[in-house]
Amino acid sequence: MKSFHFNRSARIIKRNEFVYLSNKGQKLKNEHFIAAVGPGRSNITRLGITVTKKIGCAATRNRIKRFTREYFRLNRHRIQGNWDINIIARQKASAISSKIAFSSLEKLFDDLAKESNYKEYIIDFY
RNA sequence: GGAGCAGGCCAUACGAUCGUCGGGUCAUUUAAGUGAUCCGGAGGAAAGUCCGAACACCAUAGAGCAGGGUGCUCCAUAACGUGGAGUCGCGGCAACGCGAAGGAAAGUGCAACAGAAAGUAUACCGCCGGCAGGAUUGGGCAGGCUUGAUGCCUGUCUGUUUUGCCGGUAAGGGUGAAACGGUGCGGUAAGAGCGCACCAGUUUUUCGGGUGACCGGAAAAGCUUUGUAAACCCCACCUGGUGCAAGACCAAAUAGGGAAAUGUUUGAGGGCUGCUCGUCCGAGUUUCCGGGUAGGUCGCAAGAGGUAACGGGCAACUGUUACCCAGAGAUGAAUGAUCGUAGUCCGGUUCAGAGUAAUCCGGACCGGAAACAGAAUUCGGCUUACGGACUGCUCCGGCC
RNA sequence: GUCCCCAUCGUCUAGCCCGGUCCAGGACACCGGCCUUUCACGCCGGCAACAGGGGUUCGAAUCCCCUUGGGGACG
Repeated sequence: MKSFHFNRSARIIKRNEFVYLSNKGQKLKNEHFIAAVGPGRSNITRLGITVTKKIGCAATRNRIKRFTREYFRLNRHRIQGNWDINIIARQKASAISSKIAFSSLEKLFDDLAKESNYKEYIIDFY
């Protein structure tokens, strides 16, 4: 039985951590999103979402955040190990629908899963 | 059927699964936390931050000036720049809508270009009079010359015309957004509210209605006054400042540093408002160099609430009684996703009906979707964005 | 969140307070011509803007209101 819980402890909260990820994390791009990934500081994989004001009004930004959070909640188990992931929305995601968002995030998570598994292997190896 | 006006109303509903934030209870745990369960979890605009208040701090929130705001009247309200009812003006055929709507007869400023002249008088053209000069193949008179006569010359009077000067006028004048009441008659040298009649307006007095803005009427004064105050300003009224990042408490960390200037009752400096006064605190304060922390708790969710009846009021609103609710409280920031059913809207296809037709209405099927938009101390408004259905009303067209 | 400020040619700006002289001036850039063997410099000419809407006024870049966009301060 997989767990689909997602509460506050699985989120990136502090500003330092966001800055660290945007400076030093590895970045994966997509049409709608950017994922900045770095090794996790806590013992679980955590998610942070960045949606700037340029993307739209408050309702639009909240919608994007909810889509992203929902997808992460349901697909977290695909990523091995402890990582900090920051999903940054790009400007094309402003008028996105839920289905397109989910398919777009799926592609991104496919890449993420490959990368994470590979890195996990290397870390184990050493 | 079309076009339009006004008003309040709704903001998909229900079920299942997986989640999320707050609170209560239980379990576990030293505690933080974790898990289970129950309850609650966005809007009409939550938005813009344009007003008003509550609340907190600044002295208890002080005085004067400055500054800012409002601006027809009465009422409502905790308050308002808001609302209601009216007045006046403007727009619309109408339903109805809009109006920063006090004062230009307190003062100052401005009115480009054009035009004679732009606000108080002036006089460029024009019209008229007087004086002086010129012209005159208009007319009269006198004198002279000459002749047969007509005639010619000079002077003078009058007329016409013209030039200059002085004066009178404001009827008329390419302009301009705007030109000093309008029309007619009289009057005059020419003209003019110069006089008169009617009309329009203003001021003063007065009568009636209205709480009032104002409305209706009468009389008098020839009084005719340009526009602009969303230009300065005057008048009336309101207004202390800062905003929950207000503010209160707890904890952590480093340092109780160095240099310069100034000051200690003859008072530095600071707070209260921009200035002055007044008042309070008062032994440190300011600048530079160097270093450190930026976490948590409270504020923070229970009434200027809603509905109904009765009473007051045209209404906004308000008094009493009864009932209904206890109704979000996050802080990298919760209220979501998927599926199903029903319903609404939009688009397409098809069938039937009305009609010459455009088109309209109804049924079925398929596809799509909800428009604007997300609490951040809390309320009352305003403004802006936007989907839908309903009710009432107005105008136009057609048929009976 | 609370409170402020700004918007003018492609870019940087003047004009705004106190309305008309402004179909908005200047510099750089761009285009064309002259000069030069050619390029540059220089000279001449041209193109090009008042964020959007409404109001006040005879008249608005300027005054007032609303909206849009951008920027800043505050623990």
